[in-house]
Amino acid sequence: MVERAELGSRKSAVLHAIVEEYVRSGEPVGSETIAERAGIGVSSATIRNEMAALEELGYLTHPHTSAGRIPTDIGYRHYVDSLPAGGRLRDAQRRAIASYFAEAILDLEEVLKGSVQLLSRLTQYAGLAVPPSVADEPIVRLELIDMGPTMMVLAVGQHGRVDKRILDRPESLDDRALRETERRLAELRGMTYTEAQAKLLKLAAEDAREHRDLLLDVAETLRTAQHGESGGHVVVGGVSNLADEAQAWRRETLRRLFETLEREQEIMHVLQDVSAGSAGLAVTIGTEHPSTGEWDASLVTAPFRVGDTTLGTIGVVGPTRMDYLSAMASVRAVARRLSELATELDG
Amino acid sequence: MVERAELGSRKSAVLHAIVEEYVRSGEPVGSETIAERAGIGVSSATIRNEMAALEELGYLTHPHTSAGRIPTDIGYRHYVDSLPAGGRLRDAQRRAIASYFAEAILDLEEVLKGSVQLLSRLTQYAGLAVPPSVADEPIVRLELIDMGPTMMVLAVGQHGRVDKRILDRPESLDDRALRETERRLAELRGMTYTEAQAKLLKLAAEDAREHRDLLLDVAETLRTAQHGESGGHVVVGGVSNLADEAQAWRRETLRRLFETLEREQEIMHVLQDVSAGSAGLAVTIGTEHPSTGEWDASLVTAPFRVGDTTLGTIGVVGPTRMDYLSAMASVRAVARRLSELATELDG
DNA sequence: TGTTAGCACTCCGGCTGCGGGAGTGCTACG
DNA sequence: CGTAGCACTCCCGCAGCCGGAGTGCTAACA
Repeated sequence: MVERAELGSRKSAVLHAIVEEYVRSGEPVGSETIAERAGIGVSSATIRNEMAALEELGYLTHPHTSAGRIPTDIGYRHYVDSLPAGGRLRDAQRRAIASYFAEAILDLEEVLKGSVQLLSRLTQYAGLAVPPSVADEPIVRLELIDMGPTMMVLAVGQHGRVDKRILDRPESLDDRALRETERRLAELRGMTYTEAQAKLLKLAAEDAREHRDLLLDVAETLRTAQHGESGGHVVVGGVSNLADEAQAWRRETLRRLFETLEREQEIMHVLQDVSAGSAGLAVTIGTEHPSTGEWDASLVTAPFRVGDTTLGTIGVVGPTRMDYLSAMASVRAVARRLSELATELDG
Repeated sequence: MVERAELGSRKSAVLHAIVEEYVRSGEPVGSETIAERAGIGVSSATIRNEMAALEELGYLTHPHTSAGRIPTDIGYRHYVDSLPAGGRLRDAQRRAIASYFAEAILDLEEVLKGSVQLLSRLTQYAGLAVPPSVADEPIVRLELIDMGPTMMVLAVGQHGRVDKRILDRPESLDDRALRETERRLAELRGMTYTEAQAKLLKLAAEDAREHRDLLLDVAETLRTAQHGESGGHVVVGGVSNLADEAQAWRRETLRRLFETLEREQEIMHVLQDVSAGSAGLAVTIGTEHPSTGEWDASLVTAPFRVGDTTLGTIGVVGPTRMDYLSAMASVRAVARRLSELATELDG
């Protein structure tokens, strides 16, 4: 990372004006346009000097000699970093959020699906969310269900998570043994997924009998539940927004983006990656992250939490030429509401 | 629908050749190209006459006077209808299918997800599936789970379907009443979802006590489980294929297509609609269906079944300029394997 | 020293005109 | 009925040209 000196306040103002104008119009912006904007009060010639300097510093580029300027990723970065903390929502947006959270929905998974939809409608980008991990959640039910030739392992978490897995039922496992095993599993209630998994592995190791494999299978069910491998469990919504004509993505780039959005594991890691650094709102712009760089995309994410523990992450993906101000305000507002709701459900 | 006379066998051959060539190249095909193809043995001038006739009959169009011909939806329809029943899979495809179904997966929902992925890889289009309705499936578990201030209704079906719903726990419902209600629910085991739902409504009607709402809520859970409203439950995969550069969709059309693919209810109805008419493989081309017409798309679907009862539908969506032969072969093969697997799991 | 007016210069994008080529439809002939 | 031949149509790519938007530089000014 190159060390960059603080920009003068006029340079900063020019950069802001360019970013905003470019985000609005989608076209390279010229010095004249900026000079005419109220608030800078300086001629286009001066703006041209500033622009040349900003380009020298890496904040702007040209598509060609006689075109206007467009922001680089670094330009967007500076713009975002120097944004006032409290971006404002439009009234309609505020109302949409309020009315969504006014409905009493008790299931956090459902709420997340809805929130992602909501965000995608608010921002016109695609919404994403990583749901809470169940690792530290107490188990309230752990059952083996007889299903004829097969059987189901069913785990229910304190906060409403349900996981299942279907297994072959070994011939050696008669009804008595099934009930016996189920009784042993019932003893694990109240433990967290992690604890229960460890306990099962221990039991299986001690247990030379034939139920060993069964215990291992149950442990495996708990493991995948924690890592979200069974079904991925990243929530994605509003991807059709990304195919909008206004978004100037190349076809191939768009394809790759969709491809990644289908690989839930990957998306999950990206989201965890980008939100790891910061405690609140995190913005990742284009090439700043290897994955998002591949598709010219930016991410705006925020964690939702109960007290000090982070439950998950919610946010949007869009083009680098994104309306960051509005996206940040929307994501922040939704994340806050989610935190409130989660706190309430928890209590 | 205009009544169309049987095409002569040469006209039909010409139409076939044009469809296949156009699907391959994506460009309007000229009389010369067809004449050079082995199998017709007639000069380009003759082909031109045939083409003019086919255009007159509505099977072909021109983009402009001096361009080659492209098939209309009606042209594709005739092509598809006169295709030999057994399209052949390439060896690699056959192997991919075999190896997928060789893995022992016991959960039909998981299998469907995988099958849809498989189909999308085989065909390079997007895969779709409607899972079995749970309406006539016996319930093996129906539980109320205490979750502190809330509680969960949990229903498990004979074939592995799990549904849940989280409810507010009324203050009036103490632990004793909860267990009492749970005992009553346990009596519904063995009934199908439909039966259990009806029974619950009846119980609620007779029951003047305060648990009435609770019973209604449980009934509602069973209802949405049947109609797939909770989560939609259409399985979609490989949508990134649709954004491939080779597919000549306009941006706006693509957007609408993605939009529909996100509305699971709608997709489900479309699929049920198109597969309703036929007992086996069904092909819907472009404007033949109001929905698919909106996005220039074609659907190839097939039911999977156990014995005589249809469980669900699986298929692909792609552009009208689709490789129908290969898509049909893939869908047919996967549907057959699914039926076999379902029969096995059932037995 | 910073700002500004002026100006030459660059380069894109749209318009025009011009073949070349692909493909058609028609006609006349075997 | 099929085919060879041919005139005709229309797209598409290319070259050249112009107008305009926007730049960078210079010189003058506060």
